[in-house]
Amino acid sequence: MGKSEIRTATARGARTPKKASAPARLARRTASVKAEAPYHHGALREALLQAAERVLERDGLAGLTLRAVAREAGVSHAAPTHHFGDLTGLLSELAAVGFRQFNAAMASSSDSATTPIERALARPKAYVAYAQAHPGMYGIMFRTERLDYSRPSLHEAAEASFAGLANAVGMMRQEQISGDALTLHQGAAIARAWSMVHGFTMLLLDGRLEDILGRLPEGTTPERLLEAMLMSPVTGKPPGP
Amino acid sequence: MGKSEIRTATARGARTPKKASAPARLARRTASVKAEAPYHHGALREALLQAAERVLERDGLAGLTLRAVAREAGVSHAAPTHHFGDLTGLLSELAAVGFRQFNAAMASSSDSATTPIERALARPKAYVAYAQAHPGMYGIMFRTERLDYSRPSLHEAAEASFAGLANAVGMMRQEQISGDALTLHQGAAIARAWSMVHGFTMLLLDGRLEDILGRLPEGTTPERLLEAMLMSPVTGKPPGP
DNA sequence: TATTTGATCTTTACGATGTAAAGATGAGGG
DNA sequence: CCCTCATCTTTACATCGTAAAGATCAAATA
Repeated sequence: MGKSEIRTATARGARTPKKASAPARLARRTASVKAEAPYHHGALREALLQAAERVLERDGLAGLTLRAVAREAGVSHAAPTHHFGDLTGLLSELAAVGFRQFNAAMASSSDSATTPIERALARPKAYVAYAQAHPGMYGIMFRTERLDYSRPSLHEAAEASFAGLANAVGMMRQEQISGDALTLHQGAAIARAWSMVHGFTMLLLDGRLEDILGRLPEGTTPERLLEAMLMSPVTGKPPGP
Repeated sequence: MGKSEIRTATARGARTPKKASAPARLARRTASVKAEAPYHHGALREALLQAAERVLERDGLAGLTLRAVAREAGVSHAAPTHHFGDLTGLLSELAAVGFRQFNAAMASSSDSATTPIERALARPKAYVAYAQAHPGMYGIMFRTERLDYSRPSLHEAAEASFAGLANAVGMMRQEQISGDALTLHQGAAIARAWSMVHGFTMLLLDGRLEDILGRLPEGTTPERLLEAMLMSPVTGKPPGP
């Protein structure tokens, strides 16, 4: 949109202690979020994260820049620095938000499941559903290279996600999975579940399953394909004669 | 490495028709690739692709910029434009190269396989091995968002990759897979194979399997985990008592 | 209460990138 | 022999991330 950020506009001529800048900022802010905006903003950190989420949904991963987020929040382009350090910091915190949303969606997924099969399919379906509903967020969480997992918030949220997965797999296998040691079979089961759902999601979001979906019986949805993928055996001919 | 591209260096003072630029370029070129470099270069397109591959392996995905590639090839930063249009073009052609390497690796993988099990594991292992040996390339092929699949070279190479996979799955299921129609079971089998290996590879490259690998019996390699993942059944308790 | 302090936000500046447009170059066809 | 046009270089510009210095104000301090 070539807004060009008004460089060297007020700094011309006499070096007056600039008075009219605060009202301008206030007007800008009022137009975007709420009404209360007492100069120091009070809650810029949260506002920036929400702005980032909005930018991400509107303009995708490529449009999610530090400056765009600052613009969306109505603050100067350097304001995020103080709260997140750099772009990696912002992306990491945003990814943490995503993981928490994700974990919540997973946790509440198996609530209405009755049969064991439904329960087994609930989580994977919720996984793919979240990614389809929030492809940008999923991209931040799993596609970006600029994530700093040493940040506690991100580390914890991602860890919780893994723990939930491992736990679900353990439940399905009807055995306790101890925290610090795994048998090869247990590890393989977890890796398989995660790889399968994550790979499926990635390929689906990238449109790489279109080729398959187009050749399937008329009107087969990705969800149906996912179900079939999760339920049939790994090798050999299909169950029928 | 702030090289800063020597802007406004020769363009100062008198506007002489610049003579000394060709020798300089030749010297630069000689230092990097071969010796023959007759101004119009002759084969810039290929040279740029090879330069891109070098940059990718040296500096990773983040370092792979149009200007860096031009620098590596010893030409001006705008030279790639004429051959690839824009960054998307270069990335797409490079991804096509990657897919061809990848397909070749897959094709020659099952040569030394004897038993059916070995044959079934050969391709997935080759898949992961290629990604581990060329993580940058794999990133270009599967992580980047800026790919233009309408480019014939990329479309063909990616298509061939998919066809090889579908074919292998069909062979394993001991049935012919017709080109234009698939049963749900067939589609599920293909999607499962691809999702599993692709997901595993992604998680492995992103270091997200460290958590699992660390809890496994001392010295378990990713390869071993992959094998176990591919061979054991999907649900239920492990084979043993 | 008056002053200082420190966190927060803005300005300014710089190098790097992608891309467009105009200028130089030289190989090959007329 | 000249001229055309694909190829490559220069120049220019908007945008981005980041650093550094200045402005502002709430709250602690004297």
